[in-house]
Amino acid sequence: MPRQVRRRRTPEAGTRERLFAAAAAEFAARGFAGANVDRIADAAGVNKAMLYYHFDSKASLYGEVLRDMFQAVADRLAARTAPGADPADRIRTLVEVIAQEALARPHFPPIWLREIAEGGAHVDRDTMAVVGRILQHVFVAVEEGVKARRFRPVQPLLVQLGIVGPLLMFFATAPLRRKAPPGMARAVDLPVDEVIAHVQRVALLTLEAKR
Amino acid sequence: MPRQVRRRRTPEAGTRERLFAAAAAEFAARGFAGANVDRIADAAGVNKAMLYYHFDSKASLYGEVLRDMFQAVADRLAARTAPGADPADRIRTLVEVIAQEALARPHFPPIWLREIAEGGAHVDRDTMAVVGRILQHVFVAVEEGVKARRFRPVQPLLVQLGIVGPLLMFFATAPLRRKAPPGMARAVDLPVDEVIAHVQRVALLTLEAKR
DNA sequence: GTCTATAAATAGATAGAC
DNA sequence: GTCTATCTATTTATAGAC
Repeated sequence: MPRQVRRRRTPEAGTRERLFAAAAAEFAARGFAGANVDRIADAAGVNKAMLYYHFDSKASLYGEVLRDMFQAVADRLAARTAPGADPADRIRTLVEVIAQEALARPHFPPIWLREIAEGGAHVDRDTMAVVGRILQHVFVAVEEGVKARRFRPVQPLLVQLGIVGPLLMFFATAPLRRKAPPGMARAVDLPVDEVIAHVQRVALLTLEAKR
Repeated sequence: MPRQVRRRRTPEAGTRERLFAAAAAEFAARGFAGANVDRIADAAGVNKAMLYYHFDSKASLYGEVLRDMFQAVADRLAARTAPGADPADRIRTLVEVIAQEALARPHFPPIWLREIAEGGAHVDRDTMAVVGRILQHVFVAVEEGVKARRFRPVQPLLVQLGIVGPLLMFFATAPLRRKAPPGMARAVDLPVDEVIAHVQRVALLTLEAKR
């Protein structure tokens, strides 16, 4: 008789949680439009009808994945930032937290990139507010650093782009880089810690440079 | 009687060209899976059957848009780079060319971001070779700069990420930034020239910094 | 909570007339 | 070159049994 094709359920995680995880992976790999609810249910080891038992629709499921993602970053950022924190530490923390979340949730970078490309079409008010809080983190850090004469007056958006851009690209290109030809393989495979340290160094170099 | 809904054709551009342009915009806004051939045809002012007269399929049309995009960058890069070019100039040129192409083809940044998120699922061998040539540009610049003791030995991939990441993010977030709340509007609206200059400065600062 | 069966809509692709 | 009409497959979503 044929071998079991459908993925084995892990009894530890409830059905809802398994559906959520499977959905995050599917949305990351194929985007909202390309995602398929049958495939999500199958990956979670249940029937498609179960997806509609636990969630209202494909769209609301996607919305939950999206909010959870940004909420996790905002929460961790809030937990690791004291009110009077050192501006340079604030910058370092942002880099570290985004990297940690990207490692903890591999679906995070691709989904974020896709959402940017789509002009935030699926971002509801709640989620947008959470994103705003993350942006606020950089803006405050730059502003306070400038006030304390520790930073040059660089446009905060440029600092944000210089941090989030390289990080998202690094994590999201991981599958692509694994497919690099042998000649490029070495040049394209960097340890995460080195990338984190580099992005931190560059951000602070930009803010603290004399010229 | 109702006003003409279907977009007026511009007689200057041939049907094939109008379809191509409409497709690029549709793919940028909705991705490959989310794109709709009826909508593409309608935006081009023709019937869907015309799309299949001029192109084999939705997939091959997307493939052409993708290749054209990277080919344009590679061509312009080749045209503007002399064999023994100054390493710092090579870096500046890369930044400038990507920015120019992003302005000339607004569909370029979102499609590139989406393709990264998708792990290059739609990138064929030809297109991949063109992308390789673009990457090669940075790698050569860094290598020669280091050899001439003008640059520190920074990982070329990190330089690439530091250039392309912020640029793509800046251009692709344009629609998102236009939707920013009034309080953030000023902070989030930067002139392109300032962004280009900043990315160039940061890249060279990273490569030339003493520490 | 979980499944089978199916409704209903969407969308890629083509045949054939003009 | 261009259009109308249509075929066909896919896919979101639900009704109803267990």
